[in-house]
Amino acid sequence: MNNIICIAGPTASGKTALAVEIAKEYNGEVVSCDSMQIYKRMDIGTAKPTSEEMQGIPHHMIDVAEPDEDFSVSRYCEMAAAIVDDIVARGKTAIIAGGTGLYMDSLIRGNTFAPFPSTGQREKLERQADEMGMEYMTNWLKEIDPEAAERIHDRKRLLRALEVYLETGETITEHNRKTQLIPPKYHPVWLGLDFEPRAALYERIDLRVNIMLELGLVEEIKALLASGIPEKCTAMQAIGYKEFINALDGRCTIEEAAAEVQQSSRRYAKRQLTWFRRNKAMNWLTRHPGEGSEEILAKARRVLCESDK
RNA sequence: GCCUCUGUAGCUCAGUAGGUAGAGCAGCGGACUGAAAAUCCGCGUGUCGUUGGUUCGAUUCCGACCGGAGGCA
Repeated sequence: MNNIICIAGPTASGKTALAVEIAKEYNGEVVSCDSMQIYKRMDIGTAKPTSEEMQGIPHHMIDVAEPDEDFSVSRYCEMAAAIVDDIVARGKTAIIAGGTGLYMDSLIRGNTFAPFPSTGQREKLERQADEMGMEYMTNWLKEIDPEAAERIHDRKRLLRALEVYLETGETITEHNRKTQLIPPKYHPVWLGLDFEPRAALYERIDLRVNIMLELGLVEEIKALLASGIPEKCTAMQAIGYKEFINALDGRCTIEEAAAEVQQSSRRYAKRQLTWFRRNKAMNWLTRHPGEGSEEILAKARRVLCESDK
């Protein structure tokens, strides 16, 4: 039996429940792979598993950062890899479950990230960007790394690309290409959850947003803001948070915000599916409207059993 | 019952002075390496209500029928 299992899938596909069931059977612990469940006190909107849902199975990488803290893939990988290694060392199965494709891929590949030195380069670049404007910075990147300039469109990543080059003499594109040639750190069994037809998943998403409202998502957000969490920090950009903040600020009604949350969640699910579809090693557990969790679990067992051979 | 308006993409609608059609939203596909629930790129997906007629050719013009909205009774 492979001691690492990855459960990937779009939002509202049932990853949490499947992870717990698999963990119960294979002496496992769950390592969450979710860029928002990382944050404390963001429970309802991120659909964090409750303690009942966890059924006594240890869950890691949940509530490891404050909502106004800076977090990153790099930090995720560092923490999560140590946990995975520890679970395996204790003779248990690590079940990496979540929907953040970048985090999951980086963790499995054991990606090394270009250095992030504190030489003041970042500050210098920020200042230059303010003075010269973003067009100037884009043209600069175009000269040293046209490929990156082509695909990077936001300030933060553009400055990051320049920083990597100035610090290491290697462009971000070269660095990425090199890390892709390194063999992956782990060799998990991949389980991918999907719904057929897509509309069945979208129905679940719409329903889930309504349930979040009933559970008190708006109150959760009010409490976060009241405790001093700034509206524009990264964690508050999460789907389900930024939209209701708009409503609380009077820019739209709660109903309009809820519809927008459903909309963005559907788009997000599509982006997640695109990401995971690209992982050729993945075994898809497609769920049809009539199928329940028992059938999915049975399929997952079959895949895990075959991977033994 | 009569009169008027209306029927085009999943939705709201444009359009073709007759040569099988295009916008917004929705949707679909893709990219992604220290914010990734972020950020960005690409793509019209169509029995033009049905059925006859005129025509080389009809979504477009004419008739009938069907559906919808309003008005008069």
